[in-house]
Amino acid sequence: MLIVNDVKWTDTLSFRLGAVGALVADQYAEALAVHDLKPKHVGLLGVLDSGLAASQLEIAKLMRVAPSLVVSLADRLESMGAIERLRDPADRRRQILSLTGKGRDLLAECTAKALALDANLAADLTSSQHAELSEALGRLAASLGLPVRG
Amino acid sequence: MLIVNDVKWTDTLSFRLGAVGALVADQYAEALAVHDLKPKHVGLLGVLDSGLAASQLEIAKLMRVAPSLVVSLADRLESMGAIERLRDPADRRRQILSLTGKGRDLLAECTAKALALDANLAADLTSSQHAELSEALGRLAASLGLPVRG
DNA sequence: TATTGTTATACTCTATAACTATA
DNA sequence: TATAGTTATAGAGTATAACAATA
Repeated sequence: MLIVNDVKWTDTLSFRLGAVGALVADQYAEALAVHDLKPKHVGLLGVLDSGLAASQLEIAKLMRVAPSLVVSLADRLESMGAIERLRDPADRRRQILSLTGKGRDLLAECTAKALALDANLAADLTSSQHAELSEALGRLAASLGLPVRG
Repeated sequence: MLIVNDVKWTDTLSFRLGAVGALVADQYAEALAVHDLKPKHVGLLGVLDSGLAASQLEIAKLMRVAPSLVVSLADRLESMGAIERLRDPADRRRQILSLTGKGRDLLAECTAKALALDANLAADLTSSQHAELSEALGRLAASLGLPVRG
């Protein structure tokens, strides 16, 4: 067994975060399939809910995706009635996106699905471990520039 | 601010694991670019090092990827001299893969790169938080069927 | 001329399906 | 006939580049 500084490849945080993150993302994508949505659609709903960005370009920067991807994500959500596009009267180039009531409901359902997945994951952890994990991930997320609540 | 059961979308473990995992995976992929390798190449080296699988089909199952992907990963690693393919004398359909000395060195370097990334991440955590995070992720990884030590 | 959004195109990753060799 | 590996093909997801409208 190869060991570097007494640490195996699978013992690194990097491997575990990457691998566990990918599996959880897959499971979440599967849970969203019933709504015919991808995790990034939920991400966009979340951004609008947070109020951190409203124009498509701002959203693209916050989500770290190409502006063209925001177009297709928003197209889908708009066709579902989850969001509305409004031309900014002060600058008619900008599309201001906002959640509709239906969009808020949808985000609530998608959050509930995430919480259900969380519960499955938490089954393998003590409640204090769960709390520590959430706290540590929150710090990492914040330091990586992801939007997280205080 | 929309809150479900007093929890926001970005507060879920699912979101944080998925998002942080993706960012860490991207950073790791970038760190590997100097070797012209992808994280899955390192995964294959790790599988061989672990001894949990040797034939390509066994490796594909353990890594949860298509057998055809193992072919291309192994082609690359073989061309670099990191692994060797040996026909199983008992069943000449099977290719038994094994790490070469160069492959072991490469895995060591890739593990060192992961540890360097870990150190960056750990800068945002107390050492006990780091340990708790690693422990919790290890449990989740094990319960998701990923190979982890201890 | 610079910027926002959109459309058209291309690229990366990976899976599925067809095929070869061996059992 | 069934299985291990390989090759060929196709699809999903996303970025880049070209374009249109507005500033």
